[in-house]
Amino acid sequence: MPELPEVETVRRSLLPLIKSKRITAISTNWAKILINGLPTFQKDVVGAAVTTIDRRGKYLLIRLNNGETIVSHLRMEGRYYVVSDAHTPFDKHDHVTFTFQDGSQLRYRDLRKFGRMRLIHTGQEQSVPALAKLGPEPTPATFDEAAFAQKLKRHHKAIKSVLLDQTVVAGIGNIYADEVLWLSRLNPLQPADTLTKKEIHTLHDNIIKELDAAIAAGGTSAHTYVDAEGNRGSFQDALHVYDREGTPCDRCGTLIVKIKVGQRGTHYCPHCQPLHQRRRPA
DNA sequence: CGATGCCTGCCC
DNA sequence: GGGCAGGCATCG
Repeated sequence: MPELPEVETVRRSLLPLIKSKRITAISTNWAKILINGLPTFQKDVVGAAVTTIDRRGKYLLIRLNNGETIVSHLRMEGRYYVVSDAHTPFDKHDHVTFTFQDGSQLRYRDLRKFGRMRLIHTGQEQSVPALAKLGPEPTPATFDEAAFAQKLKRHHKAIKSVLLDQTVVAGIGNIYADEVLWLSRLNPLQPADTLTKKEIHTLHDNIIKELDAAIAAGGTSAHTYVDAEGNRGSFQDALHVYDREGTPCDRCGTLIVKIKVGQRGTHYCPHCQPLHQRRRPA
């Protein structure tokens, strides 16, 4: 389900539902989701209370009051929900259950079982390789345009694929990659090292603005995404190309086409987003 | 690097 | 029945 705006929306909606609650039990029916193994989780999580939830890129960092952090990645279909009564029937795709002292439960549901939770010592985030390598958050304070330009220069592959590289900038997934490229009038196949300085500036600007706008809209519910309270986002109404193959471009009316870029479905306007033949950036 | 695996459900 | 799906780790 989730790219940065959806994960951030989950963070905000989940925190008030579990903050300060003490965990009294944890169980799973699909142990692979718990990377450190169920026994470790039971030993180091049970008895602790949730203090807050942070986020880095698409990772949720559930902070506990015993110096431990649950690093949770929802991958494609993961979602959290909270029930006040442990007798509430389970869904067949519920795979991890945290029971709290007050009898409520946090349940992790994941239709494809792709999501993962890893227990780390708070402050040792760098011990998770993907977190150690993660690029900057796409905010004005953290996403440096010059550094972004330097990274693009090092990649000759399609700009679409580079945007999905979490070491370049954190949090962009398939939907927002297509959207920011449309906003920036860039062809998804344009080699990253051929973007002009002006194009990089526009792209950088659009990444920040688009993800911010998507957060404000509660994320995109293109497929099954809902937040921790079961609410859908509304940003799907603001999408210009994602999942709009065969419909007219909002700018020029040309029909949106879908291609494959690096094994990923990719949507763009062939008129607004022409591929430029260039040897070197201008 | 690009390709494959992880999973299940849905759509053609 | 095959291909595809919001993502990432792990091959070769």
